[in-house]
Amino acid sequence: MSTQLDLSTNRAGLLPCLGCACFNLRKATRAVTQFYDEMLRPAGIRVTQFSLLVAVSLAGSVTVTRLAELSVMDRTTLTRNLEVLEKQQLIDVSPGKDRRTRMVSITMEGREALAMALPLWKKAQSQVVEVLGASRWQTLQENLSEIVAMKELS
Amino acid sequence: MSTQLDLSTNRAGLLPCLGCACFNLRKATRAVTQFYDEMLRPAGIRVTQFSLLVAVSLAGSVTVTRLAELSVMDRTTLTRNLEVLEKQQLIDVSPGKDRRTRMVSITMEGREALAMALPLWKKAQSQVVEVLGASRWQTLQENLSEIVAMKELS
DNA sequence: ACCGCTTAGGATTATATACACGTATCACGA
DNA sequence: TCGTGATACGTGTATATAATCCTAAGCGGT
Repeated sequence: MSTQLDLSTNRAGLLPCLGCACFNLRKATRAVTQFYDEMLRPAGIRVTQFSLLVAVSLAGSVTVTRLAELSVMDRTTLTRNLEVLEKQQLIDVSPGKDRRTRMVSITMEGREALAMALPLWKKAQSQVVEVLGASRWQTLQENLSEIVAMKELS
Repeated sequence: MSTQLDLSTNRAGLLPCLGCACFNLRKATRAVTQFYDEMLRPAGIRVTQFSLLVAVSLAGSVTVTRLAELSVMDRTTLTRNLEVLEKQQLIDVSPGKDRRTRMVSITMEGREALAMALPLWKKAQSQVVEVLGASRWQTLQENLSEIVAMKELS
């Protein structure tokens, strides 16, 4: 006769866990991140840094909090990631008029790194879209957006 | 007249980067991980630890390298993640017959944590599936699998 | 028994992520 | 002007991720 433990954690009980949305998302993200990082290597930046540089470049001169909102990223995470970019002088961080704030903007070196990375990113991106097919890619993008939007509900 | 830099990194040139597969995957993963972690909090473990416990439980007694293969995770990443579980005595790590290897297995405490986490995970999982709808969920799972499989091609 | 090749795994270093907490500054009303 | 609450941000701590390099152990041929 089975104990309560056996009932919930035996093989049959655990198999559905392999379909964990989070586990599979994380798995896919690891794979894709490694792929993009590898493709971007010649530019000397990683895909997280690339995405941040794009965000900063598009936003112009923004506060840390605003940039975090734009990137849908925790503010303190952003702070650490900005440190890396600042160390490489790809961005500039300086006090704003409101002295509580720090304004972030891209430097000339940052623009150069971005210009070097852009064609590499395009290649990586098109390979991913090609493997999935345009239609499935579109669907995936929509589903990912839906998931991010779900955050508001909780 | 525009320089080459302007041609590639102006606003129009950067807008497509917002559709970056990696950026959007990472964004979704952050959101979903926070959601699952929050739901699992009463069990005292995070979703990464939950997934690892499930993998170890299903695999029985496995080597680190084998477990890394099963989890599609870098071996050195796995080592660090196992340290956390071992510190909490949720798993046991001991030398194998082949003394180069270390065998990983779940402890009784690990089973208890898993039993406590399982219903919480189910709740989180069903909420995600509910928001997306069963059909879109199925599609998402397939697309994520396809992406992970893509890793072999590179 | 010894030597070279292979395999298993850890250590170092760097980045990414986020919660909890503390500090500095601002805006506004008494 | 003088609090007082709200806002912007950093720090400490912990986990997650992975590339690079190193060591220990097994294995096979001589």
